Amino acid sequence: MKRTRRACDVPDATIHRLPLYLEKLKLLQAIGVEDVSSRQLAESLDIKASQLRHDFHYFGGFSRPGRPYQVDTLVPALEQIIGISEPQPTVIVGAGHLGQALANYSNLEVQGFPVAGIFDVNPKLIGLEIRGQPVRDMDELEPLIRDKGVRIAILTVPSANAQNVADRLVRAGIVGIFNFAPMDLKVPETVVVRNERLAVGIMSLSFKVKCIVQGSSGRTRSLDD
Amino acid sequence: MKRTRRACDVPDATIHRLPLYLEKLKLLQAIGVEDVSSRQLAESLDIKASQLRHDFHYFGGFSRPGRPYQVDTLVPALEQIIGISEPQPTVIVGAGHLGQALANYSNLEVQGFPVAGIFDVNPKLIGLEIRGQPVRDMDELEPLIRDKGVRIAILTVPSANAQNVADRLVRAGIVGIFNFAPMDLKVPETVVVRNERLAVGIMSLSFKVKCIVQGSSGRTRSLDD
DNA sequence: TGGTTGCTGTCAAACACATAACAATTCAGG
DNA sequence: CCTGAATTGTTATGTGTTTGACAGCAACCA
Repeated sequence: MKRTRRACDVPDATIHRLPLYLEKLKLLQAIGVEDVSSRQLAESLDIKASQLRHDFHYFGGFSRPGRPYQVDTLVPALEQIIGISEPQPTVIVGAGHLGQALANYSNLEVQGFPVAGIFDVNPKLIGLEIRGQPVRDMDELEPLIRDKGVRIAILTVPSANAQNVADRLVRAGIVGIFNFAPMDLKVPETVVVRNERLAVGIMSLSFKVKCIVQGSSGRTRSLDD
Repeated sequence: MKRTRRACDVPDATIHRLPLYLEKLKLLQAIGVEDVSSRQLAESLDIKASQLRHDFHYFGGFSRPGRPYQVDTLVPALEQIIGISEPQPTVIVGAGHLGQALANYSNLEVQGFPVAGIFDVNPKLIGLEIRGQPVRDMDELEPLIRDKGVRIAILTVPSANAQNVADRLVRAGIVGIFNFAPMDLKVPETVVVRNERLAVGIMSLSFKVKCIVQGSSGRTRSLDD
């Protein structure tokens, strides 16, 4: 009698590792590895084996005690947990450089997120074909989302328009927004936003670079240049 | 007598917030706001004021007790902490779709990371101008890094080449690598890598979307479709 | 069969981080 | 000059995550 799995009450930190597990496991699967121990898998990801087992423990029962994990069991299990057992059609709103780059990023489809539509307001972009998909007018946004049951949207529009577009997406039924605009979106509780800020990434890198460069004093030659 | 600031012994979580603080403060600066309390700033970022003060406390003395923060003091202080008092010239290696998108991302320069060079192996791309910069042959990589004292590199090459390029970057003196290839780079301890994995982002989003959709059962109509 | 090894699931301790609490400080106004 | 309100710097508390430890199971081998 399986009790309802609390499969959603999981720490963020664990959630962020699931894709890494899946990626590595798919790699193992591709080269024909059949089973893998928590130690092997953890070492290849540079984390502790206990952490990996602890992560898996949230979902329970990937292996029988005493036996290593079966790659062919784990891959579909993780896909199911992440929610990509079935491909998740995804729309990209904003066909500027970044939007185009993402639309061209073939891995998206491989990972389970086929691009169902690309949208922009710019008439010059509308009709442009990207990997077989035309850039569409924003008028088609809501119908396409509804018709194809799209739940995830990638937002690559300028900050000034981001909230406006986000509102439209939410009304059309989008549940998850992958937001590349450097701007906090206000959305209902029933919608998830993940902000991807390049500025945060490169600045935290810069912080650490500064620390390294200053730390290894004596080689700060290029600093005084 | 200022003791040597332990300015580098700071939690990652705090480091990641520094760019957000800076961003918001620059915005305030732009509209002429002169001072701001920890509460105001924190609320606009949807965090607790105590956390903000705690973060600032690592670096000490941004304000006198009893007085709110001065925007014009805080902005340069944060810039100095993050390491962008002086612009940090940055190279982009890999002029594919993503590399081009980043090269076109004008914010990079505004944020303090002017693009010093764009590189690719593909002869068809070499010479292509992006925002006034030609895509350069990889032969020019090391000389340019050395000549301009570049310390930060953005890596947007295919996974298969990523380690190879990373090795070259490290030998040429790069200290921080912003890695967009879905691959773990091996680098010396004196080099920082920040991995930006789109797959992780969209998959953790998908996880939460699945939780929301399943949670609000009764509306799972589109699931059984 | 019995012992040994390697493995997972699970719990407990250690650690890191976020939040709350509060003393100390500044300024405004009577 | 004194009081009160607003603010920060700093310490204490609480929460969440990581790490370590170990019992129990499965396979292998003598």
